[in-house]
Amino acid sequence: MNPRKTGRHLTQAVTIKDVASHLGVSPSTISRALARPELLNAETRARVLEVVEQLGYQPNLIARNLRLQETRLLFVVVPTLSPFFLEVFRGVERGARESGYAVLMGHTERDAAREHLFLDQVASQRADGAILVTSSDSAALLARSKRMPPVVAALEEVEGLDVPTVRVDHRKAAMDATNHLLALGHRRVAHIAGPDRQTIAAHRREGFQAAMTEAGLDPHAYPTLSGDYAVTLGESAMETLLTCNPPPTAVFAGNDEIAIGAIRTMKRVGLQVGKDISIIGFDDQRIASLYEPPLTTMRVPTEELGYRSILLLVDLLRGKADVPDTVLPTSLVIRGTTGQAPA
Amino acid sequence: MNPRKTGRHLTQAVTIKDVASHLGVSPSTISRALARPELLNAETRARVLEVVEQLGYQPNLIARNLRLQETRLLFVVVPTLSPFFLEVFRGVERGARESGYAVLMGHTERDAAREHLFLDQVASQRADGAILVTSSDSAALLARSKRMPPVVAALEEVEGLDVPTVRVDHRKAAMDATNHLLALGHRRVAHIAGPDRQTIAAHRREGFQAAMTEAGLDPHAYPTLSGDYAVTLGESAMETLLTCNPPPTAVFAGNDEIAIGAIRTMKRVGLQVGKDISIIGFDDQRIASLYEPPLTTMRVPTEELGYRSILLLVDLLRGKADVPDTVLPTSLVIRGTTGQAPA
DNA sequence: TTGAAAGCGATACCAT
DNA sequence: ATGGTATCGCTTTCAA
Repeated sequence: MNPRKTGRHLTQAVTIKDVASHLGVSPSTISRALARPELLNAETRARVLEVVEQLGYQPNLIARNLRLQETRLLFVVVPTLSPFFLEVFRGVERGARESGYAVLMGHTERDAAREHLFLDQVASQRADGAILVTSSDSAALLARSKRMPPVVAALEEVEGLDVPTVRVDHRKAAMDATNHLLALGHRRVAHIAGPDRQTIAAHRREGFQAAMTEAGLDPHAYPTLSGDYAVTLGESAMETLLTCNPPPTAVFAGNDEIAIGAIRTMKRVGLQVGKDISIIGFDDQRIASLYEPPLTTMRVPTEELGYRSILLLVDLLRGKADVPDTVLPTSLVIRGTTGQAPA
Repeated sequence: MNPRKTGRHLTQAVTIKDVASHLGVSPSTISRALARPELLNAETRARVLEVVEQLGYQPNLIARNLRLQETRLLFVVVPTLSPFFLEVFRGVERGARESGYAVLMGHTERDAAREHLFLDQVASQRADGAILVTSSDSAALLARSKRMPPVVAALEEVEGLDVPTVRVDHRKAAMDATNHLLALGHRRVAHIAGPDRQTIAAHRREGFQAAMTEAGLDPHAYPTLSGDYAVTLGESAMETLLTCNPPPTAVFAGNDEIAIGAIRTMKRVGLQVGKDISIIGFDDQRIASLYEPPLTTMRVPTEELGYRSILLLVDLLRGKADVPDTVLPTSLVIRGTTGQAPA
């Protein structure tokens, strides 16, 4: 409509004193009318509420927080804004709402400095606690050992950080995924892994290798290519794997994005996915069921992970001293990209 | 490692007084050593810094904020955690960092009450301002006309809210999308729209209708099905459209997710997408280029939208009174799902 | 160059 | 049932 808007908001904020003097009562009365109405004469309270409404008084949270020494605010720190971490965030939010906390999210792009920034905000009492949904190799966090604020790690332990953790067993889940391929008769199995220095990726790789070794196969028969969890990695890694002689009949991808990239390459060279070659992903992201063919994958209970984390964190905030770690189960979701090994 | 962790963090925080008395100086000196070192004797400063380090002192931000009357914190409020809004968030973050602000994200699930909650947090000075990436029909926001905190709307005007806005022209972009179909010779064109009461969806629908009318075609030849921006809507709507006689030869989907749903149905019934039938999406989400066939769509500069919003907001915070609205251009991205109308 | 003290805005204890 | 007042932790003016 009008091309320019003005800074109407810049008017001075109404304080509790303003309301009080307006009514000729003390600030205490205003505070009570809002926080503990039962302590007040019903009529006084009504008058206060009216003036509050009329003046548009909003208590200054900063002042209240300072006085109360709590913010009822929690941070969730995720490494990237990928759908995977957002699922976790959803769970966190649900739990937070149930527990009377508000949640705000920050992301770090796997930058340790930015991670610190958020923790500092908590240490500096801008929030009461934080959930760290990190997947970074945050050995750097070790440094700040003193005055660690209430923190819970979701998804995976944070190396060198001794905090309660809600996670899945990535290693075992990776074994399960690999074993699914093995059970279908595959013997030439390759793995495309996530970032080398990332704990989770490392655990998944270990799981793959353990399952292969247990089955009497060489886990290093094919090179384990690795990189960021991205479609492009899957594409290029698969190209490389197809140049091997003989090429693998099955691939265990470090996550769904990598799997989809690999499938794109498979399709491009005319391979029938699920028949000529099998592939299994990891995480069961939303796209997994939507893709064609729908992706067989290892489901990680992301939302639940977030939910349980926040419950732990709230326990911590309530002063519970001993908070147990939690390990949630993963589950194999068989869809269209895995089938019997070709004869 | 150890199954239980303890609440080590519960130790009392170190305050500026602690540091001061530790050194036998006044709190002012500590404050200055940290904030305005040039005012201090170099040697004193060094001593302070050392003790600060040693005690692990972290200034309490709440107290500082109260004193300074600013938080250097901004909120971004998005309706849902969809990839689309996250792109906007990315841009916001980039701009915020450049301007020396931290950003935290909250989402509302299109719940007006939750939207208010965030704005109240700002009004209550928990943050200095907010970006509203809303797409809801938040007429409800009208109510809180007084004491509106510094807010900028991104993506689309918020109805009834007179704040600076950075947006795209959804109506014109929808016309462009429709015209692309028309230019390919299509005459039987249908539209599958987003949520009925959402401003953006309404504008896109208007654009479609305007383009059709301008070309001398009846925009209501096919029912305009609508619903949440979701794959499932696209699937079911497309099923309905295919029962029409004759069915459309082209479809303009309200966003990429709907388009993908529609394509799934098309494929399922054996239609060659881009040949037998054409479809164009909207937004150019990441999946658009990844899908098969790659989706023709209307690109919305999401990241840029966020970036520009924050710059506006910072202007506002710096007291600039007149802040101009900004309209960013969209662009047609032609990929594989649109082709000549069949003879 | 440093210290003392006021004050940011709310809450809660202690009176009355 | 209500008021007065200390207090939360920090910054900054004013004095020395």
